[in-house]
Amino acid sequence: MSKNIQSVRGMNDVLPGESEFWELFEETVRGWLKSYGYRPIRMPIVEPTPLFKRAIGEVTDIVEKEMYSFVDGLNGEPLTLRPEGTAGCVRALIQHNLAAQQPQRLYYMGPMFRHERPQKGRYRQFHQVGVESFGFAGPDVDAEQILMGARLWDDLGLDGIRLQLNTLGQPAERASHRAELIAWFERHADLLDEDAQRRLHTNPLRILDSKNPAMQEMIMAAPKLLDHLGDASLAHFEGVQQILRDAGIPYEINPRLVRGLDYYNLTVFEWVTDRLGAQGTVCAGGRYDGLVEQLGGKPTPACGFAMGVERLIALIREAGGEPAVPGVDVYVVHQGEAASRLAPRVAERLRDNGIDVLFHCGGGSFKSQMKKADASGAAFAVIIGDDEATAGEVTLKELRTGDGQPGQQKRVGVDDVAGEIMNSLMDWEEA
RNA sequence: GCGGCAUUAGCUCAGUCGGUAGAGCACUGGAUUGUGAUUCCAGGUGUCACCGGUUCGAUCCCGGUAUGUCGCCCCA
Repeated sequence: MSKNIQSVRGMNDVLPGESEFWELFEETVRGWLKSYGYRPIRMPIVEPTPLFKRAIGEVTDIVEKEMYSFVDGLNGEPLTLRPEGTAGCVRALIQHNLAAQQPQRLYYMGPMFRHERPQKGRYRQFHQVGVESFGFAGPDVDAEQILMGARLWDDLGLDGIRLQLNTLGQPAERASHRAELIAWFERHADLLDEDAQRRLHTNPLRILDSKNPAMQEMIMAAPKLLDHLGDASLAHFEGVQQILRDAGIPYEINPRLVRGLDYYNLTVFEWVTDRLGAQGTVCAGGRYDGLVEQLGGKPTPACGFAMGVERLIALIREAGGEPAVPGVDVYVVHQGEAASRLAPRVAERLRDNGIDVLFHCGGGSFKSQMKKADASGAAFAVIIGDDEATAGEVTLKELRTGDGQPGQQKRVGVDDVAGEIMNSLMDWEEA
């Protein structure tokens, strides 16, 4: 076992049985995005390393210790497996000047890579659906994207996903709050635990998240960002909330809701569940008005969010959601030389008529072939022996009688099988 | 990256107070001539994750490694 090559830690195969859940999820998601007018965009999985350093922030955990970065040995170029999708999407937007004429609503789905310690709901190759809008400055698009989430959970048959909302204000407002916050923590340095000490100058907002009881009182009294927000920021936040209230979407304002990526401003939101243990965030996003310009484009307001596919699929499976059983309509059983020459033609003829056919390969007795026909989930077996072959006929047998009795069977001319089967399948759908 | 727990047949698991192992499901074949899902019969050497140590002897004790899992950190 140890001699065999295994998949890289934290990078998983999705096998039949689970992959159907992925396909169901993807179909649902595509229909949902289409209903909001978002259009697909596909970016490379590998991007120049500086893109992520500039977009995400040099001192974030992602950039400092989680990126799969390497130098292309063939030309010396520093490259990185994308740890998130927004940076690449913005890069593409700028490169192709997509927002020059019209605002854009875009989405993508695919693998992302972060070198973290794997856990349930956290993998080194994980998958996200990313949704981004460019060119809309008002709170309406923020609210639209939040409403989208609510609808998707419903489409997926999920409940118990709660919305948390916050505003980060504008960079200047945040900076003044941050300065005051650091000063506050420094005044109470004697209370700070080791974790907080470490984060004091890297990510002081995270200290507000500390669960250390000894620090709670001091944290509660710490300076509030809300007190640093100007009228415009407050109005934007209120605008988002107004639409949510009108839509009847419950939410909780969480002043400690912060982003791990530096590019966010104003609205931030997170959809969370408590059914996934430590990895409870299933979808998160917000506004990032400064990023396009920061990456060299024209100033362009932007707002987006990303969903964790593995986490959502785990929830779907836990909720008992089942994809449609992937079965074929017909299993073709055949034995004998003449029959085995006729059988492929019959199978192709059926497929010409839109019928899904599993063709038996590998020979074996009729008995063993019938077992496989049954296990395939097919509604019918088309049985071809040399008797049928010489008569230009096949035996059509029902497999799903539902009452444990052997299915009816009859001989049908080769030209009539497709018609017979289509009629029966239609009858079943009506019933 | 840190700490706890786990790792036995394809799957879900039992077991050996240290003497190299079992069940259910699944799978394959059979119960007379060309037919499934029920029933009956038959079929498993699986380096008991890997490497090393202690021991006459280790799957079972000890150490390390790998992988998973829970929590922390972080985040989708």
